Formats: sequence, C-alpha cells, structure tokens
Amino acid sequence: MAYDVYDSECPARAVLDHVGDKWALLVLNRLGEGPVRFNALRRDINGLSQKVLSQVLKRLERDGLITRTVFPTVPVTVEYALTRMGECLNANVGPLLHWAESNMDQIRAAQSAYDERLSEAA
Amino acid sequence: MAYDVYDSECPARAVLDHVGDKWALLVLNRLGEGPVRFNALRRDINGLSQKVLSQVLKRLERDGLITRTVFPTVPVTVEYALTRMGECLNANVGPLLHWAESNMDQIRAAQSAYDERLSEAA
DNA sequence: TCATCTAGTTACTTTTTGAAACCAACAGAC
DNA sequence: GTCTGTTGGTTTCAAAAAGTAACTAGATGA
Repeated sequence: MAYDVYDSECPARAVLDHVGDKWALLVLNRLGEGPVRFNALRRDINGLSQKVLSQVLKRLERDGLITRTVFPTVPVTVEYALTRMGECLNANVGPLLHWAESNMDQIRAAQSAYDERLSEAA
Repeated sequence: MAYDVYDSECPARAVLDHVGDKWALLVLNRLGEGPVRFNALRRDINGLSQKVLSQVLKRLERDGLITRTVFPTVPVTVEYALTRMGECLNANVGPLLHWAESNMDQIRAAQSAYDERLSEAA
C-alpha cells in the first residue's frame, strides 16, 4: 500500500479530512439516492448551512466524487450527483450511517451508564 | 427506523458527530488491531495532539465503543480497546479508510483536472 | 412594487482546534 | 541529590474553522 492515512503528510490523509466529516458523509449518503439540487440538500440535511454546504460540495467535486450540473432554467438550477467513484465510496458510507441509526439504543444505554458512574464518583 | 441522522435533533446525529470525525475514525481503526496505550496511539496517528486524543477517547468511551483499562504500573499505563459494539462499528470504518488509500491515484487525478479547469477559466 | 425562487458569497461572531507548557510520580544515569 | 525520561493526562492561549445572518442577481407571480 503506497498510501497511508496514518501519515499526516500522505495525500490520503487530506482525502480523509474531506470524507471523514459528518456533513460530507451526510451529503454523499443523500446523493446516493439520486441527483439532488443545492437547496434540496440544504433542506433535507437538517442544520447544514449554505456556506458549509457549498464548501463541502466544492471539495467533493474537486475530489471527483460528485458532479455539478447547471441547468439554464430561470432561476438557474444546479444538480449534484455521485460519480462512479462517489458511488463506490458511498457504498462504504451508507453502512456507517445505518450503523449509527440501528445501534442508537445500545449507545444511549452506554452513555447513561457512563454518566451515572461519573456522578457517583463525584 | 426510529432514529434519523438527517434530523439535527435526533441522538443519532450526536453520535455521527463523534463517529464522523477523522480522528475518531483513525483511533477506532487503530484499535481494531488490538488494545493500544495512550501514547502509542498518539505516536501512531501522525498529527494527533494529546488534547484532542483524550477528548476523542472520552467520547468513544462514553458511547460504549471502547474500554479504558488502567494498570497500576509505574508509571501508570492505560490501555484502550474496542468493545464488541466498537468492533462492530469498526467493521464499517475499515473499508472507508481502505477505500481512501486504494483510490488515491484516481482522486489525485480528479483534483489535478479540477485545478487545471479552474486556472484555464481564470 | 414587493416578495419569492434559484445558488451561492460575504461579513461578523462564536466555537473548536492545535501547539506548547505544565502536572505528579517514579526509575535510572551521573 | 538532581537531571532526564517515562507514564497519561490538563491547562492556557492563539489561530483556524464553523455557524448566523445579511446580501447578490435576475426573472416570476401577486
């Protein structure tokens, strides 16, 4: 393996900086269902601001993970979609998000137990 | 599905905030190879500061993803290891990091192409 | 004429991050 | 004895990032 995410100098780390980001994960996953327009992404992903969304989209486009298509409608509409490489990545992202959703009960139990142990110790 | 990562009010989003973090991904993945001590993690994961590492470890421990074991040696040693749930999560994290490493060539090509298009347009 | 839609950008504030110093407690070298 | 290095952290402070809200343009509908 020529690339190593554990090495801060390795370009793979730079990509991890883009991909290992909660907003990027949500955007990728949302695009996995098909092409989506800018404002639709913003509305669907609760809490995502326009500024951060446009930054995330630019990074993902630069990395070749998504495409940006402008339609000359009035007003102009812009559609974002996964590239083949983006789809390939998303195949690994989906399980991560799905895992979070399906293990929440166990996680919440662990958090409660942890907090209780802390307050007992104090 | 009772939980929804797209909803900013959902606890699943809070967990995504912990898990969708480059440092947490690297820590989890490193622990996937077996228990590791604090300073070993810090040394192995290039660029990770003590402060951030201790924050990440606390969050992951609270979420029930890792265990923290103190050995009364001199000086004291602390070992971190994945719980069963952590291992389960890591099964989804590994492919993500591996994907980044094995697709770097294609990503770098996309970045170069993107940058060239930008400079041409300017 | 005023508000609304599109997809962003810009300015400002607040939060988070990262670098470095510091802590205690002990072992071994000098 | 005291200087260095080890352990696993916490604290402090400056810098970077993120969030909030306002603003852009150009056409549509009320």
